Amino acid sequence: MPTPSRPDPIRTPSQPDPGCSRPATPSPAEADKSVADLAHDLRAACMLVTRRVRYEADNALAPHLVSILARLSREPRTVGELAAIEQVSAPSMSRSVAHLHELGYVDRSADERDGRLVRLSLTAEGADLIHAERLRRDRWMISRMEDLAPEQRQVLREATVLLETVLDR
Amino acid sequence: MPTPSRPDPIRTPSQPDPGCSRPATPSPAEADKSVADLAHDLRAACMLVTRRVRYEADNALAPHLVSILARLSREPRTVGELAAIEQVSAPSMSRSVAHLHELGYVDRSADERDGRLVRLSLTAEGADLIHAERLRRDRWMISRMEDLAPEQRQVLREATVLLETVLDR
DNA sequence: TATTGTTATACTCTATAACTATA
DNA sequence: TATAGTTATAGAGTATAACAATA
Repeated sequence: MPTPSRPDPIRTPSQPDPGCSRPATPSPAEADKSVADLAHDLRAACMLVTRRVRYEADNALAPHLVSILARLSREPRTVGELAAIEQVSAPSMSRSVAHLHELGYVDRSADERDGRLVRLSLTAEGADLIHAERLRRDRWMISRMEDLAPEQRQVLREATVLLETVLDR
Repeated sequence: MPTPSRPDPIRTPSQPDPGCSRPATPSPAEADKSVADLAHDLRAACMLVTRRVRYEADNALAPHLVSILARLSREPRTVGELAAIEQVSAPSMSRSVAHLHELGYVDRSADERDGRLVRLSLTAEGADLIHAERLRRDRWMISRMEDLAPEQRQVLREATVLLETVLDR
């Protein structure tokens, strides 16, 4: 896979829309004023975290291929299952999986009961790659968390639990 | 632009890796135990928020085109500036911008001083589209925030401020 | 006959290289 | 001669349609 050389990104100093910035410590009176503002700011912050983490990418493997390996690291799947989960067509997933198999990251085996199904799982190399990828993604965030005071980290810990709860709905 | 019909996504019930789930209210003693765990969980939660928001997409316009319009809504730009910001090549950006111009979302005008530069800005239609897109993205998050108690929203408010601070570094 | 997966073909987005216009 | 942008061409990923193998 030829690694595309891209121009240096311009890190524009995230400019919040006028009227979107919140005071650091809102008074109790206005605390519940606008759920919409909270939703907007939190969503924007989360999407920015995602973008920043992706900026740090090595691009050793294309994002959609990494996503497939990450999925298989949780549980072996069939081609059709992966296609539905990753929201691509079966032919596309078939191609991607064939590529990952050629690269030695994915094992293929026929289902014992239903010969049409192709059971997919990670090879040791595939598992190693995903492990390294997770460490890399975490590294950026860890350095940011280390900049904060313990009390601030505690706030983020509680917020993370809340987010996970809300996302599990 | 032919809207691709995709298979229904399988909403896998987000399975955190073993050993990655945190108690809802960690004791003060273990609160600062592992910055790495916090970093991992918070990053994962943010990326999941991003993915869920994108799931809700209408896909009226491709993501990279929406991104360009969003950028122009903050400030008019040249083709070269947009290419650097969005991390694509100049030819790619040239094509995308030409497409947005044909669709009536972007105005083109030559720079008065330097005839090589093409000044790009949103048309009224482009501004409307971006405004609607922001509302759509927020809608999902707003409904999630409404599920929470006021105190929980306050935690997320403080967390958002912390995230914004950390991201501005 | 229905379902799983692959192959055939076309379209989109991206890239690098070559070109035009302006400085 | 250098820079901003466009056009030419090719590669990668995705889609739908047609096909093969299995149930």
